[in-house]
Amino acid sequence: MEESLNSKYSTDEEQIDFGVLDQLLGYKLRRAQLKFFSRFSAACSDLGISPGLFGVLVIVKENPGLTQTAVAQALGNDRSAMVAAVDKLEQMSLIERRPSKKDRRSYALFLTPSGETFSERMIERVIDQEEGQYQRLKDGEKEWLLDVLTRLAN
Amino acid sequence: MEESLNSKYSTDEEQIDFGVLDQLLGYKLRRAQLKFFSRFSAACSDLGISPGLFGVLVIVKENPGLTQTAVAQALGNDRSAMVAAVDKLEQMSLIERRPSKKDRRSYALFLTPSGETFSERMIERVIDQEEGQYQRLKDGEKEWLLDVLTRLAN
DNA sequence: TATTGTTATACTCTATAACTATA
DNA sequence: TATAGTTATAGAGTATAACAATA
Repeated sequence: MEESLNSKYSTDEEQIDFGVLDQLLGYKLRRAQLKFFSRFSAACSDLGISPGLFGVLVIVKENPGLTQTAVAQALGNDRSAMVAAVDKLEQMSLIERRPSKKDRRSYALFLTPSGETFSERMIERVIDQEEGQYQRLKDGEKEWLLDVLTRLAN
Repeated sequence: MEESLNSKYSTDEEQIDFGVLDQLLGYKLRRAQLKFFSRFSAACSDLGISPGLFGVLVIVKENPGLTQTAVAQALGNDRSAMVAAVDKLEQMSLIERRPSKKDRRSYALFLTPSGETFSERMIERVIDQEEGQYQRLKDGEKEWLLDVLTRLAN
């Protein structure tokens, strides 16, 4: 660690004028999302699961038998990115590639038994972590937010 | 282009169960933010300005004379990332590094005259692009969203 | 001809550590 | 001792293009 953790110098950060950035949803979305990702990492990095891998785990858990390409499309990624993700989850013995009976080009993805218990535990942890942030929200704002964000993403 | 743009095969995407992902602010924030970034790029990539460079431009415009480190802290980045960003904006003749009179280790950052007019034009474009998305929102939701996202990011 | 999984590749973003010159 | 700018570097994340096997 090169940097000092308790600097004696003022950063002047509290006096900075953010101009139009304070009125832009794109900027505010980015800042909020970065906070959520770093909180996710703090809560889950010891398990070796990134937010992206967590998404794959949940989609396969809820939709057993999906192909890699279908999972990629559900998450909005390119199928080439799925190879390393499934490789890693398979090395962790959480997921299994079974040859598809209908189409010999593709695999059907399933959680292993330990993948099932692992993902249950992870989901609990992620929900706990999110609930810790709900104190920043008023009654009903979480549901409202989920609805608005879904509309903005479509 | 290897891929066909009008596939005849169903993706089954509309039938996928997203499970807990549909209830997680972190996931929804990421999806919404990715949409905003791709819309930003579609609207502004011809000008050679990414969302990150736009942030630097706005902070320097509103706070002339700041050091690179102060800008980095305002935007939540590491100061090492600021070098390439300021280099690029300087090559585009939008920003200027002036030696600080108080501290010979640091530079004071300013917009050039063309940087001023350029950033005005960019800000208009970014606002126009955002306003195109407000049709997805109901009355008052934008202001409420800015407030909630600010609370979540702190 | 088109699609699946794969590989190679590249580009961006981000963060860390170490260096120099200054403070 | 600490800080500002810099460099080198490395790790994610993401995307494109091409290939073999299969449809």
